[in-house]
Amino acid sequence: MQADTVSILLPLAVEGPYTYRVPHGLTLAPGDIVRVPLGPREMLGAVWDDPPDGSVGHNRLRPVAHRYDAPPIEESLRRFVDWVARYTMTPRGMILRMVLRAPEALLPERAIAALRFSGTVPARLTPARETVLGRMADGQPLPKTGLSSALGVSPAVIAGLVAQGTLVEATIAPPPVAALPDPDHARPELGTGQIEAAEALRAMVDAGSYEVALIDGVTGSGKTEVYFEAVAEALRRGRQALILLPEIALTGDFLDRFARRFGARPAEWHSELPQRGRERVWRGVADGTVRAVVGARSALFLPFRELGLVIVDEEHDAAYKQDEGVTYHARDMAVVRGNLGAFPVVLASATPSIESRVNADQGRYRRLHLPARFRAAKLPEIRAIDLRTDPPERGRFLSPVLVKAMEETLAAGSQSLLFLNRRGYAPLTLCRTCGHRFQCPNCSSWLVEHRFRGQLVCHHCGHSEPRPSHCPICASEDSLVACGPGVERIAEEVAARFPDARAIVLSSDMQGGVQQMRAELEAIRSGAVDIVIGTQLVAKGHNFPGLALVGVVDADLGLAQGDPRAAERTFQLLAQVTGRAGRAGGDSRAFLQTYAPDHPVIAAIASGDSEAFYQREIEARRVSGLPPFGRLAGLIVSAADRASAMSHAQALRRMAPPEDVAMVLGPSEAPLAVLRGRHRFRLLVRAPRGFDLQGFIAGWLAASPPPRGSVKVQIDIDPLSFL
DNA sequence: AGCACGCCGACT
DNA sequence: GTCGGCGTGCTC
Repeated sequence: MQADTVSILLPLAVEGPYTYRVPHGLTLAPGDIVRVPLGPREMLGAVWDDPPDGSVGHNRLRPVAHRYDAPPIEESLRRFVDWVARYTMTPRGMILRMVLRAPEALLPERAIAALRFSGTVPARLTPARETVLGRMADGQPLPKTGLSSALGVSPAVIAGLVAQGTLVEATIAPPPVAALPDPDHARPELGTGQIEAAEALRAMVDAGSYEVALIDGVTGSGKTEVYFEAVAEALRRGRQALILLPEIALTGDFLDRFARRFGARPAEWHSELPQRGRERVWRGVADGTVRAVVGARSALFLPFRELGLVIVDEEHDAAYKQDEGVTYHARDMAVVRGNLGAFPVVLASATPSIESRVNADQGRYRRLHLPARFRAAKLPEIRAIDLRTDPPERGRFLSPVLVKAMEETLAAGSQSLLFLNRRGYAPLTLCRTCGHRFQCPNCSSWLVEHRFRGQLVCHHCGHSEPRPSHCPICASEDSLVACGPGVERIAEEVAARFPDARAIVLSSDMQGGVQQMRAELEAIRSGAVDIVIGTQLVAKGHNFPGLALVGVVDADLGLAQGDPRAAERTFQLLAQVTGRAGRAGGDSRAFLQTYAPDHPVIAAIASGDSEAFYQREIEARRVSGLPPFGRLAGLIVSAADRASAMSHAQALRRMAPPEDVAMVLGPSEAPLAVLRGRHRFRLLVRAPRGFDLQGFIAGWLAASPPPRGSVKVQIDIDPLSFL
C-alpha cells in the first residue's frame, strides 16, 4: 500500500488486478493503458481503481514498462467491466480482454505513403510530365499507390520524376474510418404515431440520464425511423451513439439506410471485420472521431469516450446471447451500460421479449407503442390452415389450400415465400424393413438427410456421414425412407407442382457462401424468382419487397420442445415471417399450416391479437417462476466423454440446494451438444428474484467435491432483476 | 494468453 | 529405456 505502486488489471483469466511499481517520472491515473512485464514477456494492461494490496512483497513488484499515449478507459466503462465480471461470474481480466480486443490500435495509425511536388522542375518536360506537374503543382501530397493510374500516366513517368527529385516522398494522414454523420442530413417525414415516440426519445436523450425505452410496433411501423431520431439527438448533443443489431441483420442495406438519413455510413463493428478495420474503429471510438457505430453484441465493449445512447434493435433476438467464453446477454448488458454511464437505452422490436414487456409493464422501462403500419403498407391477411381438415396429399406437405393460394399468386405474377425452419431434406431417416433409425454417434439426435450433398448430418454437433444405399443393421437394399420435410423436400414438391415457376432455396448451409447468397437475394428483389423456400434466414434481416404470399409449412414446429422459451420464440419467429408479406403495400396473405389452430401462439398470430399471447405467456412465467419473475442460470457441465459429463452433472444436482432454489437436468436430460470433443450437459438453476444467484452458485461450486479436472461449469442464462 | 511442469503411449 | 501428448497452474 505505497504511493509508488499501482493496480493493473491484465486481460487474462485473473480475478483481480496485479500490483506494479510506478517508475520515477511516470504519472498514472485509473484507466490509463500500460505495458507491464509478466513472467518472461510484456503485456497490455489497464490501471484499475482497486487500492494496491500488500499481498505480494514490495521487493517482488516489477515496474510498469510504458504508458500508451491513448485515451484512458473511462470510469463508467471500468465500472461496467467490474459489473459484468461479477454478474457473469467471470474473472475481471476476461472482461477487460473484450475491451482491449484491438491492441495495435494503441499505436499511432500508420500514415499513407505519398508523393508531392518538390518545386524543382525537371530538366526535360515531356507531355506526360506536364500532366503530372499540372495536377500536383499545388504541392499537396497524393497517395503513392495508384498514383500513375489516377493521373493517367505510366508508372515509369512517376519513377522518372522521383529520380529527378521533382517528386519527393511525403505522407498523408489516413482518412477517418467513418465520415461524420449529420443529424440534420435528411430529416424524415414521420407519421402521427411515430412523431410522439420520436419526441419522447428525443426528450430522453436531452435529459441525458439513464432510462430505458421499449419501442414496439408491427413490422413496417417505422421503428428504425423513430430511433434514428434519438440517434440524431445524441449526435446534436455531442454524444456518441451505438446501434446494436443481431449479427445476421447487420447488412449493407442497414448501413445504407443509416447513410440516407445521416449522409454518411456509420462505423461498423462485427466479428467479420478485418484486423485493420477493427483497429481503426477502436481508435476512432476511443478518440472520439467516430460518432456512431452500428455493431453486433461485442460492440458494447468498445471504449467509447462520450457514449450517450445505445439502441438495441430486434431486442428479442437470441443472437444477443453470447454462449462461448464469457456468457452474457448483450441486451441486458446494454441496459447496465446505460445505467452506469447515465444515458438512455432504447430497445426496439416488433415482438419484444417477455422480459422486456414485463419490465415495461412494471414501469421500469418506458413503453412506446407504434400503433400501425406506416406509408400505406397494409398488414397481410393471416389465416391458419387446419391440417386435420385440409390435409396435404399422401407423401406431400403442402395443403391444397396453400397450393391454391400459391397458384393464384403465381398467376398474378407475384412472389410467394414458403417458410420451414428445418434445413436439409428430411429430419429422420429410417429402415422400412427393420425400423432402424439413423442417430448421431455423439449426441442423441437424429441425423438429418441432406439430399443435395448426399449426406446424413447431425445438426447438433456437426457430425456427418455419407447416406448409405442399404440399411447398416439389416442390410436391406432400398428400404430407407425419409420421414418428414426439410426445405429441400419442400423445394422438390414445389418443383413437381409448379414446374414452370422459378423457385429458390435459402438456407444457412447453402453452397457458394456469401457471394451466392447475395446474388440470390438480388434475384429475389428484382423479381427474377417466383417462389422462395427458406429457413429462419428469410425471417431476419432481409426484405423481400414483392412478397404477396407467405406460407408457413409447419407452424407447430418449435412448440413442442422442453425449452421454457419455446412458445415465445415460435411466436416471435412466426410474427416475423408473416410480417415479411406486403411490406411495400398492396394486398398480401399469410397462411399457417397447423394441427393446433387453437394453440395460443397460432391463435395470436392468426388473429393479430399479440396482446392476448403476451398476457398469457407472462402469467405462465409468473406461475412457474421463470424469468423475469425468477432467475434462471444454466450451468454447462462439460467433460471429455458423455458418461462422465452426465455423472458430474448429476453429482452437482445432488448437492442439496436450499428450498428456494430449484434445479433440473435438462431439457429432457439430453446432452446439449458435443463441441470440440467435449460433451456438455445443462443444469438449470431457478431462484426467486432478488436472490444472490452468483453467490449461491459460487458457494455451491466451492463446496461441491471438486469434480475431476476436466469439468467446466459456466453461467449460461441470467435474468434481469438487477436494477 | 503463453509457458512450464507433469504423468502415460510409440519409438530412435 | 526416452520423446511427446495436452491437462493444470502461474504470472505482480
